[in-house]
Amino acid sequence: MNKKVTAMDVARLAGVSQSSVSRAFSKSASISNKKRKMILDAAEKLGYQPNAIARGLITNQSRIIGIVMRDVQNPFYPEVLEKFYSRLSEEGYQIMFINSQNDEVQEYEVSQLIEYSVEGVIITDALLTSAAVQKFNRNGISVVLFNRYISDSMSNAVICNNFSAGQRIGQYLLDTGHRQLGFISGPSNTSTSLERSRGFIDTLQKHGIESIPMEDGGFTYEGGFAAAEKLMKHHAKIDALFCANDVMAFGAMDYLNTAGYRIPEDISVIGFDNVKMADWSPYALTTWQQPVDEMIQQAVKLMLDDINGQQEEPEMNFVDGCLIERASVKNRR
Amino acid sequence: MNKKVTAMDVARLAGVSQSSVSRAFSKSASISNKKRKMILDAAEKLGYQPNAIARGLITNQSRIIGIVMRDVQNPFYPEVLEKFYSRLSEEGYQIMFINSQNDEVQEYEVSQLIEYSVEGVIITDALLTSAAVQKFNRNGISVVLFNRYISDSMSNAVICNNFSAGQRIGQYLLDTGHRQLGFISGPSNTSTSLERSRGFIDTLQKHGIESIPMEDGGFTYEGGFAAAEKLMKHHAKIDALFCANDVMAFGAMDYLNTAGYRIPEDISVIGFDNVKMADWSPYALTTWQQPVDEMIQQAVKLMLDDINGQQEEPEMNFVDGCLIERASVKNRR
DNA sequence: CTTTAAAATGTAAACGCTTAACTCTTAAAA
DNA sequence: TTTTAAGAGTTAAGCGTTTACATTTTAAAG
Repeated sequence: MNKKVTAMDVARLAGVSQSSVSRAFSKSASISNKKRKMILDAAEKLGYQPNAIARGLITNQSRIIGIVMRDVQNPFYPEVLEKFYSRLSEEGYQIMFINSQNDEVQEYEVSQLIEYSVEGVIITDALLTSAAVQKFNRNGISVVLFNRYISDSMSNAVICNNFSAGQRIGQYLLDTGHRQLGFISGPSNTSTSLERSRGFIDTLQKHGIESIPMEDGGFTYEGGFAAAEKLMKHHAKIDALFCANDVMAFGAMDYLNTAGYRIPEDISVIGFDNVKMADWSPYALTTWQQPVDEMIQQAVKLMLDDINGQQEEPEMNFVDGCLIERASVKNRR
Repeated sequence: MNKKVTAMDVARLAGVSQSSVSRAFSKSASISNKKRKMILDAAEKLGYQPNAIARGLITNQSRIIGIVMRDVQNPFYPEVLEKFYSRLSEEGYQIMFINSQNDEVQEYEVSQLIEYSVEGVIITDALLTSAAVQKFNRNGISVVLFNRYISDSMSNAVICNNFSAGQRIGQYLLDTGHRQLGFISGPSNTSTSLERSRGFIDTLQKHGIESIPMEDGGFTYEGGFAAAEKLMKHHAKIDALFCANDVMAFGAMDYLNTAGYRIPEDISVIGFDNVKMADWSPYALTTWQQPVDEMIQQAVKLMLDDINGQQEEPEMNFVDGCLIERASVKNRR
């Protein structure tokens, strides 16, 4: 382990003061071009890199954003992670990655983030207690929820309008002539699943459909598979299945196929997320596309505005998305 | 943004010196239980958390490990990320996540890691120039390559024995009566793909099979699809296809199915990675399982040993893995 | 009731940086 | 020429910790 080279070393080599070295590395400092060049050359020669830890300490700005993510194996989230990375990178932020092990982000995970003085935290598919929110707030850490919200909502959030998406999916299925609809939900403590189902049910009821068989598929492939099985065993006449996310839809489709149902001839399936695989030929899943790019754009904007104090009140932004039609839904008219 | 509460604040409230507060939070410090409790209570009341940035500065230990990952959308890697997170978390490390945008990890990505004084860097599916390795070395940063290695190899690495896996896959295909074999490779600058193909070819040649049609599928679904198409157009008699990773195998299978080939009756397909989806019914892919848990275990051990100076020479650990038989290969005997 | 060692606490010096305050040049304005 | 001001560079004060060292307290031993 070689000694770290510090600004002082560079200063000595270049024959200037250590503070000049600091200035040479600062965009907005007044320093002559000649001297800056000298210093930069010396730095180059020594392989000097400013120490972000020391800088963070004095400026009180770590330039680190925490990202909390739970179900990394759901292909929707790697995509989200990738895009957050790219946007935040552009803004000069680093990412501290937290893979939340529980539904609810744990006390110690919150503490870790705080200890490292992250400037902000993005929560994707995990739940945040209001205690946790307060803890972040007390420490001046901005929080933005991605596709989640919590009732007491003192936090920024950007959310796909799950309720209206649920409605429109219901409407679409009705319009294409389906009458026996089933729903495979995610965990009942996630606002995403809840809202999607509320919208869906809302529309169906308006059209006089009261009985809507449901099963919890826990947002996983296996869950979707099992839920479809239960559903079909008890309600053989179902002609369309709405799954609260794509992975569950894949599970459901695989169950249906192995059980001898033809998709979409016997039963239509519709998903949510428009994950890459939805386009793969064995599935060709009709699904709801969340405008991920836009959502991330907004989430980062919210985050930065909050960090830079250009924000008074927490904001909740809703975005819509649209239906992507593929081959898993049949027009029964 | 509330003022951060510091050890000094706690010290004042508890009526002790600031250094005692520090000691109260250190496992191995000599401090009376009574006083420790007092301090911890005061800290609790104020919501104090030690500042890891300041600690890092003085101890010269950030307790951050960088993870560099490129193709996050290949389901193999989220799994890897999750497991690394969990292991490193146990050891009290945080993760700084870098989503490398290019095949080769870029100069500025290296710099970022160095600026934040990460103690070590784990490189998964990205390439590291020896210049980059040197830069890390000069800064006393441990590097371990996960499933990659580079020729000048001054770095630790843990690697699935891709060569022998390739051999055994070749043997398996031969044993099951295949004679016309094709290969879909990953990018030609990845040691993983290269070794797998070398082993595969090696075995086939030993059995007198000289002509082995190949296409580069770039380790992606689309690439696998296109590669299979090209391969079949020019070599209609192929009866088995070895794909250097699972996602390409999925692409290839989807092409084959849409083109009217039956798997495995007309053509067998074999993958590599044993990603979750390989078990899904539309694919039921026979594939090579890398012992991911073991590999990560070893990688982390290498990392920690290196960080703690308990290591003289860089080590390269090879692990084997095993074939997982599903339904995509037919015994033609 | 000393004496002595050990344990607990306090004091103060770093760690590597940024930045306010100050000094010294240099050149333009008077 | 003198005055003034802007520009360039330096000095030094932190940021919130850990930790070596000094000092005080406590407990054990004589």
